[in-house]
Amino acid sequence: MMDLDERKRHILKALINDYIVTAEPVGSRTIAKRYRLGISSATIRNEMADLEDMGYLEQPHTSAGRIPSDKGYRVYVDCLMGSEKLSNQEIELIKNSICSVIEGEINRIIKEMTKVLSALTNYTVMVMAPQTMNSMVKHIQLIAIDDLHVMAVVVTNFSVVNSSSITLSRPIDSDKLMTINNILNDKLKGLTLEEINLKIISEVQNSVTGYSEIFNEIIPILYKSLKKRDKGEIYLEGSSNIFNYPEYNAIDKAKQFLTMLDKKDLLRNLLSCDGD
DNA sequence: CCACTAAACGATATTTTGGT
DNA sequence: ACCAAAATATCGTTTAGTGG
Repeated sequence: MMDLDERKRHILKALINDYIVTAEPVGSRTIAKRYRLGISSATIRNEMADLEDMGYLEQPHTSAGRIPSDKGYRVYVDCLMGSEKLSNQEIELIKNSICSVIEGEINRIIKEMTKVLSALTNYTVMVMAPQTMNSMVKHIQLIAIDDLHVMAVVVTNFSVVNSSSITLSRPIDSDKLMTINNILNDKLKGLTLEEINLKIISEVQNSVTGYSEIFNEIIPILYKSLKKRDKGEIYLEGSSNIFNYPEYNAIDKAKQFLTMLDKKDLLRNLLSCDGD
């Protein structure tokens, strides 16, 4: 990461700046001209070749400029771009939105933060709940609908409420149902999907002998409720901001693309999409 | 003398232009 | 609409100049 000397860093920074604005590969000459680093394009060319060897840049094809690689963006973000202080106004916006949802469920909070981030940056923002945010059982409620039908409601800390009905082969009285309900909550509340292992399951199973029917139905429901969140819902805000940036100067590109296509090309494109 | 810089050259890929 | 030639952009390498 820090195997970059001062000059390489300058060049990398200039190149990425340029690329962010133009979304076109950036050549050595462009950098020499536009950024006045006091060195010639040839020197920059050499440095760029080094940077490419080191994996910070990529070349779409020979005789094109370079574009930053993921690794290049990484150092840009980590060390090169510098940071700006937030304005008071921006800080207020963040504070307010936090206050408005702080009591809420975590998915509302994430959604709100996604919105704020998009509003502050004018970028399209996608947020995915990280793996560590495993959902956890908050409450289980069994509700008797009639003698043979029970509604199972599972609430997780993500406020995901999953209700499913269970059909029994023989009736159950409400006292017994209550007991089972309590056992389930006792044993499972606060546990994440990973923590509900075989040991716990068999423990619960032993405690509710005679009503394995309910139990057997409950497990998949639990699993589904927790899994739902673990799949990592994606929060998306500001999708229209995509149009603000050159890489996706979509209207122009789309126009170009469409005029480029005649029927034959269109057909070919459609067919080749299949293969990929 | 060596390391480094920059100019010059040749090669290659893309884009534009112009004729059919 | 299509193709080929010309113009353009960029690279990598070689070569010459320069300061320590």
